[in-house]
Amino acid sequence: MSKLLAHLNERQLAAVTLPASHALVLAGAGSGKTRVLTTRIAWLISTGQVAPHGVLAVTFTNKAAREMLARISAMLPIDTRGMWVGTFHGLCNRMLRAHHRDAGLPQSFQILDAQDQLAAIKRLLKAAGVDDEKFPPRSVQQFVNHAKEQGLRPPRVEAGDDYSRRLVELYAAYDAQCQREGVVDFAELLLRSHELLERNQLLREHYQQRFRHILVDEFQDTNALQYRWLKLLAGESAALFAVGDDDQSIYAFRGADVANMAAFEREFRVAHLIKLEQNYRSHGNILDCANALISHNSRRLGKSLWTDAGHGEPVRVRESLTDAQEAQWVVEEVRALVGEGWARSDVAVLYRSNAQSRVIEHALFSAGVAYRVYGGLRFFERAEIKHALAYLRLLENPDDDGAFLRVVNFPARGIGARTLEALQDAARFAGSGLFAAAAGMGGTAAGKLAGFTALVERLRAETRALSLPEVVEHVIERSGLLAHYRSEREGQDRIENLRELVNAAAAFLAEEGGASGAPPRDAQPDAAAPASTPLAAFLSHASLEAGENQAGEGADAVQLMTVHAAKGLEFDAVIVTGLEEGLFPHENSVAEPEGLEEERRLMYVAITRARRRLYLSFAQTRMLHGQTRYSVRSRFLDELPAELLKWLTPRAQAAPASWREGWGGAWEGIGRPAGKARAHPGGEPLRPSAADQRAAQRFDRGVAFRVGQGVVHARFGEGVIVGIEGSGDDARVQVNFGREGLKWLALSVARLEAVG
DNA sequence: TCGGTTCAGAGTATT
DNA sequence: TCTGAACCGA
Repeated sequence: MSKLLAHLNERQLAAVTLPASHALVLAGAGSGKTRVLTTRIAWLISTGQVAPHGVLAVTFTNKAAREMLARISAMLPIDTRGMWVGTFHGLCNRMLRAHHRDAGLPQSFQILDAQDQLAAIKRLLKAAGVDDEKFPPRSVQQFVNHAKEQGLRPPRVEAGDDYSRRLVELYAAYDAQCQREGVVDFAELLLRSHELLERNQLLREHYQQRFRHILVDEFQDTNALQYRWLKLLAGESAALFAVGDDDQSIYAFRGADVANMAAFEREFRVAHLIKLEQNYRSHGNILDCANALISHNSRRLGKSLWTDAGHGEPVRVRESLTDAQEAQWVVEEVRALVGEGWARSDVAVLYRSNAQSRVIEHALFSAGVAYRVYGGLRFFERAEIKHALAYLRLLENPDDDGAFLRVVNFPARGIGARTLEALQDAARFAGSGLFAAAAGMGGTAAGKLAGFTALVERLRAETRALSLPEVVEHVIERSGLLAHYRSEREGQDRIENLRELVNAAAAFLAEEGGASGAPPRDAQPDAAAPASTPLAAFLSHASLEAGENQAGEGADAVQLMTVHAAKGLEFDAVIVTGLEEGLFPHENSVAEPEGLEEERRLMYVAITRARRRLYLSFAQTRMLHGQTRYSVRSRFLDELPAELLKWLTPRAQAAPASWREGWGGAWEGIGRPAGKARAHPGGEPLRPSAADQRAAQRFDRGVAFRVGQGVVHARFGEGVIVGIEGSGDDARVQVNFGREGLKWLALSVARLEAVG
């Protein structure tokens, strides 16, 4: 036991060994958060304060859940199976499987991923004859998910106008459709589980008494419903141990509410607020930068990172003329690092938005530097995998219309849109699913439909006695999928993936019972539920864990990812690119203070990824959406202490604040309507100081006029260039003449003189 | 039913 | 600029 607690610092030790009461641990980046969480669980169990059975630990990602379980297992020689460790969705799924009847779900309910959900909504809108111009499926999807994340069923959603009322109707119709088909979406897992506990006193009390200790990771990322779920599960007697970092809250856009931290402290009368501020990851200068930056945010719980690892190197800052040159510099720097003996895989290139990866990839590719991009299509999201899963889902649940429609004519069986429309009408009339309705169809297409349903029935019968991987293999072959891809010229990869699906099923079967996603195996009342089939469990697994994207994980390659994707990771060297106003902070966020603060937290996350070396980079111009965008360097750079920075290019004066307020990075270019460029709200001409102008021209290469340049026009008087488009004879500039307003002037025509 | 063309839109993302 | 979805002709 002393071994368990060795190597913990004083604060960590205090957190790990807290008495059984509610606690909030404010865990800074790199402060040993996961260690505290897992050691606490090991401590509680090994001291006999709680049985594994009485522990519930919840995370947001499968990766985090796996890591947590692995670390607990490494610390404890016991069977961790009785513990509930998993994602919110995984745990809710587990609960709903065990109590599907009480939850009003069929035993073999299927889980819709975001893609499936969108398809279901499109189908609904079409069937209801809704104008999808007025109600774009994506908006409806967002509306539904948002409502569910707030814990609101249709009757409780506030709708003040006709449009909202219609959305609420669609929400209700969507829920009805899901219920009819025996499917649930991600948010529904949470909501259904919450309602189950809320309505069923016996069940609620059972779980409340069972879970003596509930531990939550990344608490700042919880949404309203997740918080309520935790509250309900904790009841009066459990100890809720929440770990989080308000400064790393970067998911407000998907419903996360940092306010849950303060609410938790208040509502649970948290007596123990422990701050973990000692950082074991980064050198001092990096942390000082992070601290300085985040201090610009208001409404913080308050925390300051420190290290005893020494100051380390200064933070390097680099200005480039264009995004392409920035990318080229990244390549050179990576090469230099590798030359000095750094591993490529310990270098990360971060960016604010995915679109930025293109230039960097291009440069790395051309230079022959191995790289790996995070994100993209994941294994279980691939079309061929989705097709195979659709067949498997139909075996489990013939009411799954989404699955039916996905494969009824794939591979092609001559069942076209007309047939399906007739079938959907028949199903609606009969109040049944498509599969059931297919049996009663007449007409010429009836034979083809019957052929399909017979195929599914046959597959079901043939696979009854097979093991899970055999079922998958059988279905892939006999459904015609394999033959279809064999006849396709470029089907080889898809066939490989389908074979990989068989392997995934085998691996799942082998691991089942250990990690998350497994069906419940506990004592009452969970065990009272009939064990679901391995296939049903595998299908849940496939929905809840989309799997890896892209191979090459082990390779020694430079890591490219968004800042969001980098959260939770760390690298020896980090290069943050695109630090420009409008991009980072993103222009869609700067309007509201909340948005800007979240961007700043995002920057804080980016900075704190670096262990030893940090580069911050920006470019004067960037090609985005096919246009050249002229930008001003990010305000975040100017919020860092100058003495910690080492400029690799001459440091120019910061742009005046008014530049950002006005247009936050000018967007100009060919085809962009002039009206899109926003003028400074005051309408006054913007006059950069002489120093600013010198700075602005420092990297000038042949562009006579540039954004920020003061000019004089014979008729309009003095103004400032706010946008440039085209080149040569076609070049035009947009000038803010203050009282005269914004004008587009062709340089070949207008006589403009530079001033200042 | 497929393949080519046209058009809009382009932030971040886990389950 | 680039992508994905929608649309049209064979």
